[in-house]
Amino acid sequence: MGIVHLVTWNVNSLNARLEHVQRYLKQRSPEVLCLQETKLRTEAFPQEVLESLGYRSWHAGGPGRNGVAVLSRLEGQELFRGFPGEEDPQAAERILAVKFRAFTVISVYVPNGSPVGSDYFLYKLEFFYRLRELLERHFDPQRDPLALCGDFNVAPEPIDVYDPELLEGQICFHERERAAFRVLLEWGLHDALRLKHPGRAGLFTWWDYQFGAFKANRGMRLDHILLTNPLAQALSEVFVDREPRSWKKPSDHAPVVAVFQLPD
DNA sequence: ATGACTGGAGTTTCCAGA
Repeated sequence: MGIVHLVTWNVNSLNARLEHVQRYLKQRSPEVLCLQETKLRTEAFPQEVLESLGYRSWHAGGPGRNGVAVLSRLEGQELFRGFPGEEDPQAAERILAVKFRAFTVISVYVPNGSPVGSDYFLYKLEFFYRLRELLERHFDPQRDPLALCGDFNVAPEPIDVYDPELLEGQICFHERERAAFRVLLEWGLHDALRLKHPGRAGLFTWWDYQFGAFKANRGMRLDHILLTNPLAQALSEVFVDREPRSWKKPSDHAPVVAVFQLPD
């Protein structure tokens, strides 16, 4: 298998960001790119454009403003979308699992949940517990090589936000959200970035469009690549690819990249 | 520079995003 580059990127509309995605695929040629917030209906997904760049694609979209996708140069097949067996149209646009020969990838877009304390906030918290149950039913964290990638809309630790005192209790940095995220990890997932950069502050993946936030690096680490043991063992490098955030008309998120050295 | 968000829906303004 050799070296595999796995990327997750919330593009904030694939329609608005298609040129950026094309540029990214040409420049970086990752083996797998997980996208969130495609904001596209199934029939509007630009499959041919991506194919012309050598990428197969799987997309879970709909009429909503969500939408997740997996693009890959590798052969694969869809395992499931949403929470299997549950009637939840929103989740069906937020979870997509694709199985490749050497590993399985899930692209996930966790609900924002604002405002704090609302029904939507509770739905967000439940989303994490339901994700854990889904993993429990389908995977073994010690044996199955799985990467759960996406926009979790949670900064896990104080070092993951630019001002923890200011942001404490606000959306994406509320203790209940962080606790729900930990419950998910406790099933048996490793936060890839923290495996390689433990304790390092200022590594953000999202910056507000307003207030010159990116320039001042006032951001949050909301996008994560979570790995079961077999993939954690094969991990060689993890970084936030800040360059696309500096392009003209960018997404407000930057890609997160994990590099693996997989046995042949 | 006496200021400064974006995309989508649907219509010229509002909502959600985080």
